[in-house]
Parts: sequence; C-alpha cells; structure tokens
Amino acid sequence: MTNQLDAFFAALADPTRRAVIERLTEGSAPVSELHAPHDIALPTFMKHLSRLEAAGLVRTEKKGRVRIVHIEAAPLEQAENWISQQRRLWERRLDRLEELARKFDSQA
Amino acid sequence: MTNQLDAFFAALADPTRRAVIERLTEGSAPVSELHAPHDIALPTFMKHLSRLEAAGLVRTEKKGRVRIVHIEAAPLEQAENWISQQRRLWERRLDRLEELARKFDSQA
DNA sequence: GCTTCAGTTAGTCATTTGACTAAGTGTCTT
DNA sequence: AAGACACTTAGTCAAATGACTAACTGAAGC
Repeated sequence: MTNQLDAFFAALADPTRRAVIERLTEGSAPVSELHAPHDIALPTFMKHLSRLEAAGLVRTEKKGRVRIVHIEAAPLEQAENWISQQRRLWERRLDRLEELARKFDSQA
Repeated sequence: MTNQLDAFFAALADPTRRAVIERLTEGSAPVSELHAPHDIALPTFMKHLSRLEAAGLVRTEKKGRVRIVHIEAAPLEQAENWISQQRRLWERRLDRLEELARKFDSQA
C-alpha cells in the first residue's frame, strides 16, 4: 500500500468490513458483538478488524478481556473528498464542452 | 465480488487505477496515452483498465486499432453516497450523545 | 482455584492480484 | 504489399487475501 487512500479503499472493498463500519455508526461495540451477525470464524473476523484498524477507519481499546471498537471519521472524509473532487473535475469539463457546443451552434 | 460497491472500492484501491481516473477527468483518451506515464508493461496496464471497466468506472470503444477510454460518473456517485451516508449517521449519533450530555449536565 | 469467556497466536490452504515476457491479430501508412 | 503501430492473448510467477482449525493466554465469575 503506497498511499493512505490505497488502504482506505481496500478496507472498504470487502462486504464484511463495510458491514462493520455500518454497524459502528450506531455506536462502539466489543469484538464479540460485532462478530455475532457474521457467519465466519472469529480469527478470520479479527483479521478484518485489523485491516480496518490498519486503514485508520477504526480505533480499538482493550478493557479487561474485552476489546471495544470505535469508528474513526477522518479517513471517511478523506476518501469522500477524493471522490467528490474527481466528480467536480469531471463535471466542470462537461460544462466546458457544453459551452463549446453552444458557441459552435451560434456560429453555425 | 458480492456487491457493486466491492468492485468500485477494489478498483479504486490501486494507485495506478486512481491515477487513470484522475487523468480521465480531463477528458477521454486512447489506451497508449493513458499508459505512457506509467512505468509498467502494457498487458499489465490493460488489466488495470479491465478492472476499471468491470467496476463500471470506465467505458471503452474501439476505433480502428485504437481503444478510447471514457470515465463513467455513476459509480463514483454511488460510492460517494455510501461514504457520506455513513458519515451522516455517525455524526447524527454524535449529536444525540451531545444532547444526552447536556441533559445530564442540567440535571446535575 | 477451577472454569468459562473473550480474544489471540500459529499454521495451513485455495484463490486472486499485479507483475512479467513472448508471440499473435488486425489496422493504418507508405 | 510491407512494415509499423496499437493493442491482445497466453502463460508464468511471487505475494497478498480471505478462509479454516487447533491450541494458547489472560481476565472474570463462582
């Protein structure tokens, strides 16, 4: 992963991990609770959490034998910014093309 | 890839592919022109384009021996919507927590 | 203090990914 | 018609990914 964005997008490219993020918008939760709805082995699930944490999408803290997982908003904003910038650039270009078309029409 | 979002996010998880999308916001271009700035073999690069096309981020058309690549905005919107919805949900929850804190303070 | 409970570590496995080279196809250009 | 040009196809390879089981650690609960 060269870039931060690489890790963010790769983290969100998996449905299990997106489901975890969706769940966490309702509030922080321990690993076991997050794991419950997913029909995969716990170690497998833990790897998904590690990936989210590595991407900075999530923060965790250990309390006794329980590990609590919290969502982290900053990377979501960063990814959203990248996407919306691409869309803006693309739309601005469409506008320029439209203007060119208008000029061409009025000449004809 | 279960979901459309899987393909979208996976497509954007690679720096070469993001660079292609960034370049395409300036306008459509043939494969060779898109390939030029990247120091990888052409077949490798073509696979990246295929991935973008499979994710629906890009459309291509063959004109003679040249293949022209165009950006496709819809998937960008879809991904952006998913991200911004998660952020909105998360922020709404923060607001609720703040309100609870205020109520608690005024009681104390 | 013995036992559950909540993770954790370690190790295996099939599939996918991103990269390469070498050779092939179809389209201009001359 | 010959050669160059712009991809395409085919095949190899190493590393990463997502899944599993089995065995371990350390904190509660009784």
